[in-house]
Amino acid sequence: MQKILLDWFDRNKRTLPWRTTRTPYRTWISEIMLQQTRVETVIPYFLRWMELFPDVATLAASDEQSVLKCWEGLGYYHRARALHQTAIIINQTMGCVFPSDPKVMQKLPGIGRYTAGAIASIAFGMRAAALDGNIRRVYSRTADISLPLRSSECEKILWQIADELLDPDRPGDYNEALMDLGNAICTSSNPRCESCPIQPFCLAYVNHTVAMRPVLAAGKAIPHYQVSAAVIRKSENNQPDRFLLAQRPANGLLGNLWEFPGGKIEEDETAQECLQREIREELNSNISIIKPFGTYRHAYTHFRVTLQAFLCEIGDQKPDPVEAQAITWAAAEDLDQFPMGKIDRLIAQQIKKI
DNA sequence: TACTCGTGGTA
DNA sequence: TTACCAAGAGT
Repeated sequence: MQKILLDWFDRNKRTLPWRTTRTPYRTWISEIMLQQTRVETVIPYFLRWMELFPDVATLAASDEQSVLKCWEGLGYYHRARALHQTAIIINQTMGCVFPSDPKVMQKLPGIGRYTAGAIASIAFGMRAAALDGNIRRVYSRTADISLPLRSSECEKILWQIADELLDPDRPGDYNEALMDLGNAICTSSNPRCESCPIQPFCLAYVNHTVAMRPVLAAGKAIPHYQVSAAVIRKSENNQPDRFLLAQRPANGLLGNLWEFPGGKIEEDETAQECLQREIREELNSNISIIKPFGTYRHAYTHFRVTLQAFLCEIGDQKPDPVEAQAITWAAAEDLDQFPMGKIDRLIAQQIKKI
């Protein structure tokens, strides 16, 4: 099976920027970017990243805000902060050389079992298994596993299979071959079993259970929150209007990114009342709501929001960053410089059109 | 173990 | 519209 799969890979592998020129650094960056993220989405981010941060030393010497700005829109922002932190660690304690031992890699921020195995096998040719979403799907079909995916039992079996079937001569190519197969042939829906090179080895194909594999655990209902945000404008004589931005806490959702302040609308509270309350709590200030600014819907991983924004003014008060790490007044033309999540970027783009 | 953490594409 | 997905890691 390994030989047939590798032959298929040699004939069908995708041409990708991180495959064209192989270095541990490029492999590392690509693997982090590709976590839970599509190849087509990653490519332009990867190319831009390599222009700005071509090596570990450059990344370590950069400030986190420029790293987050480059990452804006890619999601899971903890990954960008972990890349920056890891670059600093490698620069300060490892002679600026990326480690080849997967056990050492796993101690670095943002590198878990999958990513360590992927980098070790792909960049260093080491015999390390790498179990990602594609390979879980491929093996759950070839072995016809009826255990629910992601259960500890299933994980143990899948890692065991990945270890045992790993091609000892071409471990990196083998891992990538399984991922490309999962992407092009053994897809989540409508798999192309007729074109699959390892169909003769697939138990689920024999048993007619391909469509039932992998077995997924029942998903839970996702809540939908109503939230409100303030576009606080400051107009001063002979100066362009400026707008208040707050920097979110370092950890958690959209950590260290900038936003227009606000929060969840509670029961028996209007959007406007919510905003007055939130700004008192977060900035120790009283705002005047001028008019509605816009409504925005967005789906995060495990909840959805409908956000109502309002244009506001704050007079001569000096807002206090009680919850935020920092606040700043930014002119419309400078809003692009601050890393933001999707909704706040949409609001910022709308401000520029005023 | 179960939950948190983004965004855009697709059935 | 909704649900699910797409090269997972951290807590």
